[in-house]
Amino acid sequence: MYLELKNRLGAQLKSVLQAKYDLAVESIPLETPPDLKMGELATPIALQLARTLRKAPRVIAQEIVSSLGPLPGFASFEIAGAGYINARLDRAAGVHAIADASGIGPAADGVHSLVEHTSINPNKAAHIGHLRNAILGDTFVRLLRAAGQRVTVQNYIDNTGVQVADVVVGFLYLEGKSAADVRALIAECEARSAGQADKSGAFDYLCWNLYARTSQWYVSGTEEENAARKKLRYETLHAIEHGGNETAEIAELISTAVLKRHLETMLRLGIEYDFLPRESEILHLNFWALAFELLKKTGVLYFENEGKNKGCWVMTRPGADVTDGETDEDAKVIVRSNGTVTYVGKDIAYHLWKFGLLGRDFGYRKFFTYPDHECWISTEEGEAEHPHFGGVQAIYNVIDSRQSDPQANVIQALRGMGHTAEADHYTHFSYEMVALTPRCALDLGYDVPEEDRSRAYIEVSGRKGFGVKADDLIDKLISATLEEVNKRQTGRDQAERGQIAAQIAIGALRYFMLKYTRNSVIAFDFKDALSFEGETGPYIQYAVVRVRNIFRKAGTTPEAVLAEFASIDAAPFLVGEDAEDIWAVWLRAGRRSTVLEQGIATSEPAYLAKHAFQLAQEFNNFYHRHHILTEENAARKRFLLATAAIVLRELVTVLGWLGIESPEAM
RNA sequence: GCGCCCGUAGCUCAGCUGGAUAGAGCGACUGACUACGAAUCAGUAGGCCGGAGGUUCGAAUCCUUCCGGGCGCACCA
Repeated sequence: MYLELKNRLGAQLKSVLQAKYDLAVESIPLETPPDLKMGELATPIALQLARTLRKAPRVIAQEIVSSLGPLPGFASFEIAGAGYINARLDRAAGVHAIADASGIGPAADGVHSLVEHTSINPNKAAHIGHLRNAILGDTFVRLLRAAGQRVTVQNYIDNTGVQVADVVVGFLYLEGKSAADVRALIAECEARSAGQADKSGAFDYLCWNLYARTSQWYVSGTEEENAARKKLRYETLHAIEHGGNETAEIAELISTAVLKRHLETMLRLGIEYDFLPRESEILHLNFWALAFELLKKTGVLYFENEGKNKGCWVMTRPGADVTDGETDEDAKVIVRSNGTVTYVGKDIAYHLWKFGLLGRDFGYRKFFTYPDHECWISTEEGEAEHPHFGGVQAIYNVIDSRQSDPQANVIQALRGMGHTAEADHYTHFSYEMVALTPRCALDLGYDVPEEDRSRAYIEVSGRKGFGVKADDLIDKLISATLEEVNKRQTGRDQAERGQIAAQIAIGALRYFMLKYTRNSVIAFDFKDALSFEGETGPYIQYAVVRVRNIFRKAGTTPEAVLAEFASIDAAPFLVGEDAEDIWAVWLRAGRRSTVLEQGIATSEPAYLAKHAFQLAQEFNNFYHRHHILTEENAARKRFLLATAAIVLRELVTVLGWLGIESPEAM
């Protein structure tokens, strides 16, 4: 509702300026006044035009207002302050527009986009940092879908990297295990932890410890021993990359088993994927060879004959100023002098595939089954029948901010190849890491060096085995929630309580990860994450439950109330001091599409989180001031019930976008 | 050395493309439950928006510079 009125006013102002002053203003600044008393929309346009028109701002404002004429949806315009034009909405019309559900569903906008998120190295259990990534990515997917886009969700799997190699080294040389042993161990872990709440014996947990142990092993021997161990590490890595040997087989077993665990962990949060492209296929299907030819042909890559990069194929970094004839020592190496390709090179090939520009495709086979769809994984030779992935118009890579340089290199390469449209629709959805507060680290029993104890936060490190595992955190949240639910829901059985507790716990976790804007470091602390009061997911869920309880006792349904609402004259209930907070609730409810648009344009899901919280807050305020069920005026009671129904509809919808369920009770 | 991010209330964070008295939550202090279930609400205290210049009718927001903190800048993945 708000978005439509905002656009309508903007267009009207534009045409007035055109007609009256012969001015073509590109976009009219429209904002929300600081107080509802001043109206619902405002523009400082007269202040801006004062200089060019050489008139006092208030005079200009007056002239504009007198030419605005009547505008559907608006009640009046007035001049305030130094020359603001404030618009008051026709409240009754606004309320009915909001209540009328038509036009709320997404209009398919035809864009096919791809969101890549999670992308955890498949060599250890997921931790809280990975949760932030997956929750941000999954929420953004939901936002794009709400806006009518067709979205595929990818989770890139680096199954041939040095991190997997380290765990392989651990199994081979620290544990002395063969491929058959590892296979048996995985089967044992899966059998043991199947249907078990306790994940301590799960394979990804086991790898978490082994990975930390191996990383230590590399540096804990004598100098010669360490050199030999490092050599072993790179031999192992190369054997995995090459494939077709027992080392590679172990790597495949590990990465597949850990990946399954990751998918299970994420499914607990309602996070699902469509496709899992793996590095092994990018290597073995020679994506790079094709990309290399394209990069040479377009001149993005050139062979360096001089300087420190002599013998390499390199590309100019974005923003670099290179003088002709001089050697660009700062150029990014894509192909090493020994002929092997770097990480960025492989990533360029992969991104050409994403946009359908490579001319080669993966093989596909089914990997994981969700209730309503399949998740596919890349293979060299796959099933004949499969959906088509890749070839999209826009991509979003949810990758932490530390990788902004390599991401910029890939974008630069696409642009250099002439794929400017693709480069423009390549978004590095960057976010800051989740770190631990020193206190939290000490509580977890980690050894925190003296010099780190005064820091605001300490980075988690898989290599050191330092961090909070995702499943542990979820378990802890669920048990803390269950304690509260047990106190309140004495009339419900264990299964119901468990379900409610899980909904609340996941809501708390997802909201916690979404309330911060992306480039703020989250200093993780159990006290904050386990909080269910104030600006939290459960606070919003509680507002939902309150509305549901009202309707349960009122003997009617939100749908029935809203259906009947169309024929009610709401105007009498929207005037006067007493009505301001009620109108505030409706107005907030009507801002949904504005906030969605803003959240997508800025790639910032936190806006939606904030919106849901504010609506819940305004509702709670309304709830305390206006007692619905005891209202004696029948017409007013219907109006108040409609208000509650709208809050329910909006909160359930927006919480759904955030991946947070709306419990029936709590 | 170069690049990116951050510095707002005791703590954790918002602050829309520069705009009208800078907002939340937590914590502190006062109050409100035989109930539309208080996982709630109302109220009080608390801020030269890191410092200094500049642009502008107007700056927490833009520019310059300095201070303080974080992260990147490999023929590692």
